[in-house]
Amino acid sequence: MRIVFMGTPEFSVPSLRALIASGHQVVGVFTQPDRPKGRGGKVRMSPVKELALQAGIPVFQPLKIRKDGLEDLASLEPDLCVTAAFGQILNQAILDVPKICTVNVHASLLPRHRGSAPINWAILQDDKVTGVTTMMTDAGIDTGDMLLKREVPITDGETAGSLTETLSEVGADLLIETIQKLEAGTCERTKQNEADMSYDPMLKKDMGKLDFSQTSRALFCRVRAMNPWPCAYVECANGNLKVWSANPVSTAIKTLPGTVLSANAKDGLLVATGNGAIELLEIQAPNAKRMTAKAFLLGRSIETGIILNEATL
RNA sequence: CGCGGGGUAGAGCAGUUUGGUAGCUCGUCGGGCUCAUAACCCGGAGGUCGAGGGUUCAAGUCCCUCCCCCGCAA
Repeated sequence: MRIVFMGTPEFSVPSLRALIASGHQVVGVFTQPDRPKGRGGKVRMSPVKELALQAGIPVFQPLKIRKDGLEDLASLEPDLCVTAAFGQILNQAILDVPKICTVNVHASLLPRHRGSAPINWAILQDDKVTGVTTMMTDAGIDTGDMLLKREVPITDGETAGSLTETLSEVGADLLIETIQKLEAGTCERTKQNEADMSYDPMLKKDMGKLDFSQTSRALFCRVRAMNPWPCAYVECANGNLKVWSANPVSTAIKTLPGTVLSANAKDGLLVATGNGAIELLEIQAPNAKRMTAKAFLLGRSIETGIILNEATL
């Protein structure tokens, strides 16, 4: 089959790689335009583009595929289009191009967690299980009929980053299986139950902000859900203290949430929460390197008893 | 040329303003104390101060160049 792939971040890469390996003809790749990224404003290409170039596949980077991508897409005469975290919304004109259909790989068990950050939201909401769904892309956002689904458990050790890696591989597998079934005509379509759906907004930086009046568990989930981006943080007097990893602790001590219960190299950094405490394991002070809280406390000190948000680091 | 912080012992930091003996906490090694210990006491090892060049009687510290790491903004 002639397949056009649309994707952008790291999550999309295994799917594209699997398509290439599957023997299908990947005739073109659409990805987001190169944008200034990182320090110094250097322009960087998306991970998908890197792989596409490496594989010698023509790359298209329309600002808006709906407006200026239609011609290019049509000229590729695809039998099938595949989207995986492309980052742009398709309209009916685009969807009408491929002979068969457009398949989307989505990193949640639809209809739960529609939107662009399903993995983060699954962890944030403390779901015990998530997964990947392949679906018929339609003009809505993740609203099309579902094709195949595969579950993946969420353990306490999982972060958005690690889960993204896992799900991207699962997604690649599921995509190939989906295409095989589509070709064989044995792929059933299931409508999404709108009553069970949830649409989760895009991640914003301030979603990483930790509010210690929440439960230890909720804070723990947020830390994992925001890792590696945007990263959970504590607003302090002179900037944000990023929190890369933490561990909920149950304690009988009742104090004001945010109170520093201990802050030394031996016991680590323990902060009171709404229902107990949380140990901040790996932290990063403003302008500083990421390190364990214990290492941080060897060279710098935080007074116990104060509210962490009022501390100067 | 987007703005800014930083590189000093295995780890985390101070010292740079005002050039003059390399310092702190932890770890590590040896010894002691102890029923015992990650606790306590005593002692030791461990540094081309990111790299190169320059100024100087003397540079971690001042000047120039380069490399690397990080925060913010995108």
